[in-house]
Amino acid sequence: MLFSTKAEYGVRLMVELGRQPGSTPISLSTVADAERLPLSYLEHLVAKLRKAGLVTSTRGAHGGYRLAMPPEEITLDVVVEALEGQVAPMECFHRMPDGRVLCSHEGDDGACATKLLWTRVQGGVTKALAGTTLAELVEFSGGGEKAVKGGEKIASAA
Amino acid sequence: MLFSTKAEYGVRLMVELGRQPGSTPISLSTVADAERLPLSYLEHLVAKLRKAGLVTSTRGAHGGYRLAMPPEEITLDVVVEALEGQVAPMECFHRMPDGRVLCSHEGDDGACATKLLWTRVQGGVTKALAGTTLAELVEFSGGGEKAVKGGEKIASAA
DNA sequence: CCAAAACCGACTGGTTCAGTAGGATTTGAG
DNA sequence: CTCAAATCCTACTGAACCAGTCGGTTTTGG
Repeated sequence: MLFSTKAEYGVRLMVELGRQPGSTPISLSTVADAERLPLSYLEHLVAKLRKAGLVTSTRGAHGGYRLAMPPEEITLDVVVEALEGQVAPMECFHRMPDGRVLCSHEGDDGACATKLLWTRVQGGVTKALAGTTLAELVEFSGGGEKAVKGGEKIASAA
Repeated sequence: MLFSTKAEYGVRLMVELGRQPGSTPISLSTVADAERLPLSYLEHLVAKLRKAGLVTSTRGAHGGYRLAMPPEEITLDVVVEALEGQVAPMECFHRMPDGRVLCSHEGDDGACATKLLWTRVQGGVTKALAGTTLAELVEFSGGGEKAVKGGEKIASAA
């Protein structure tokens, strides 16, 4: 498995926040209820997102979380990296601040045999993640409103 | 980290086998020595490769392993899958026998919010892996010969 | 004041990782 | 025939990570 449920739950959380149009914050328990995810686990995940500057929080009664930016400006590579840590195909692979890729065990002779492969893999993953915006996911999963099939609907913010 | 050292070591092992042109089998201890990897761990990995039909073995004295096919015909998706198990971005993602992708928790309403994302990621990874042959890695890592440890350059890589 | 909410850290059972250990079996060579 | 080299097989282990749970503190609106 490439990613753990941290990425899965965290992205679902972000999508849920991205649905809400206004600036009213949404409580975690609302999200947990809507997505059927454990609240106390979501707390850990949203903390990572907040530290990464992707969501903002307001404390106290009627508090909650909002996206820190419009969903069109949020690409999923940033989200996943915030949740899972730096995404690299292999332990020996590190992205330098200037963007270059380093393999820790390429010695005096040119290249280790696997570098070409992992470079391609990382390129594929990065392209897929960075080429997807949160707005796309919101759109894909049913637009601005939660699905209303079956008569059940979320309590409208009033 | 997307993959563990099983993929790393296993691919290095395959490349080492791919270097040898003839049909003489190479012992695991030779590979372990050349790549500086623990022999007893390599035994586990090569067992997976053998069960996947990627290498053949001959037992007894002067035995060892050979590639089951010419390296041009071996794509890395098969190798990595043999080592790591089915490569999917997420637990809920399963590739059906007919090639379709299923997300286990898409319920009555259309799609779960993350499916679009993971589909793209899996596409990127699969494309990178399936688009790379073992022959390419052998070529990239210094052709048929082992690297000369004297500051020699890999000028012939194309 | 009170309840709702964000925040924080500690803890836990389960699984995987990265090997190690100890053997059993097969085979070529002397 | 015997020995050494090799594949093959099962079991075990310490460490790390996963997926939560729990209890408690702080902030805030009504």
